[in-house]
Amino acid sequence: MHQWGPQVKVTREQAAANRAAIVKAAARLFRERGFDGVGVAEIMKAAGLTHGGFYGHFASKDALAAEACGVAFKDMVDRLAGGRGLAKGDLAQYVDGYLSETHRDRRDIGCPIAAFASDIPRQDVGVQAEYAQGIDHFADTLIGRFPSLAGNDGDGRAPDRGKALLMMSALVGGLALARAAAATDPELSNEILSSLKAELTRGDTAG
Amino acid sequence: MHQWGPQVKVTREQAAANRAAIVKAAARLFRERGFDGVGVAEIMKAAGLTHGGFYGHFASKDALAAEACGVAFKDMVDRLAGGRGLAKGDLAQYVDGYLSETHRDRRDIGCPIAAFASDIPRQDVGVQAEYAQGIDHFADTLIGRFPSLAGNDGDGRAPDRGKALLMMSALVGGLALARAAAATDPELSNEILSSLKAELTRGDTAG
DNA sequence: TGTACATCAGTGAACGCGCGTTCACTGATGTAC
DNA sequence: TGTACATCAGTGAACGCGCGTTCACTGATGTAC
Repeated sequence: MHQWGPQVKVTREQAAANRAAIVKAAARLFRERGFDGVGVAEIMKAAGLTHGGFYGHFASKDALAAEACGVAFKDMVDRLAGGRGLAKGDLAQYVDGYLSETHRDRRDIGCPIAAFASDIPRQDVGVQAEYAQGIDHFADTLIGRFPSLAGNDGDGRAPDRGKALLMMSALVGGLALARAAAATDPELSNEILSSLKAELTRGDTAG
Repeated sequence: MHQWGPQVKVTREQAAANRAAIVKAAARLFRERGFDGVGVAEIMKAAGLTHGGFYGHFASKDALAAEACGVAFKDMVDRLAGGRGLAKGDLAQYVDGYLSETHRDRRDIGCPIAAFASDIPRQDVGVQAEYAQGIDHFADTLIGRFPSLAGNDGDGRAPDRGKALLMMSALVGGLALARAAAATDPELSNEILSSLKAELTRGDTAG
């Protein structure tokens, strides 16, 4: 691979891989620093490319943001549904992981719901749509994975997702607050994580 | 007040009022569109001034952001502690208001915790400090206002704020999610608000 | 399989724009006498 | 109370910078024969 000039054409296969690398890098960087906190050039560099080629793959930065949002959600839901290292039905174990200091400190590979929450209303409509679909799907995945979150569905009414939506809101809100306080008040940040874990796993510690 | 030339000097009193107007406008605009979504010039214009005078009042945009954050928190806590139109101890009524469609649709005058949550870790440290102090104080205010949120403090350990922190996390997370879904999936947005209200007021409807 | 050529993924300079910030200037305010 | 002058809040042009986006160009890929 000792080429003296710049490599200006790659195989279609490589081009597809490059595109995927851009989305992957964006999913990571956007979660870490926000949609407005990372530029197209930096994303392309993280994917091993130069910024000029960006618009051969995406119509706009917003279009990439929507795709990256979708990929971040897919990662999270796959991890939950696949249940890597997670005993099925063990909600307490999931809560402990979600509200862990590790998850708090690694926004770049963490939950996109918490990473983007308050940004979404000001983002492009494509990003908003991806996000709304993501949280809708996440709620159902939680219910599928943890039957104790399923609501009463006996009388023909629409399934009650109340418990799942409360769990999602508390997890997302708690993680976001713990992250917000982490730098200037780490004790408060840890208190939020610990207290929420205790409150949310009360009576759910059995597998 | 028919002046033909520009008014370039005002009384000290007026200057102080101008400063307060800048902070107030910033508190509103930042909540509506985020710290990075509003420029100094627009804030100054909203306060009835031109952008050049900004640095006579503040060291930087970040310094204003920290002050505006503090003011937004003060507004919210004063409203809660003062209890305008809120029966003392009626947590259900507070939850209904917090998770109302009105609060969802008016970010500019609403809760700064939900408005800024996921932005905070990427903001200036001054903003982070103001925010952390704000949520700490808000938790205590909730407990003071709604005794049912006070944890067991009998055995000399630090007061348990678990219930208050869970309530705060669920409210903030739920409102942020309802706002995120509002534009592209209004049914989901309403489901989040309704379900959370039902879950969070279960057994707390008595005054 | 080999050759000639069209395609097109990627490069890097350049564009226009908005932003935070600076600065020379203005003239009413506020003070010294 | 009246006058002379220093102060300083506010103005508006200008700065430098980074951003999203465009574009002429390159040369290996992939195809037609």
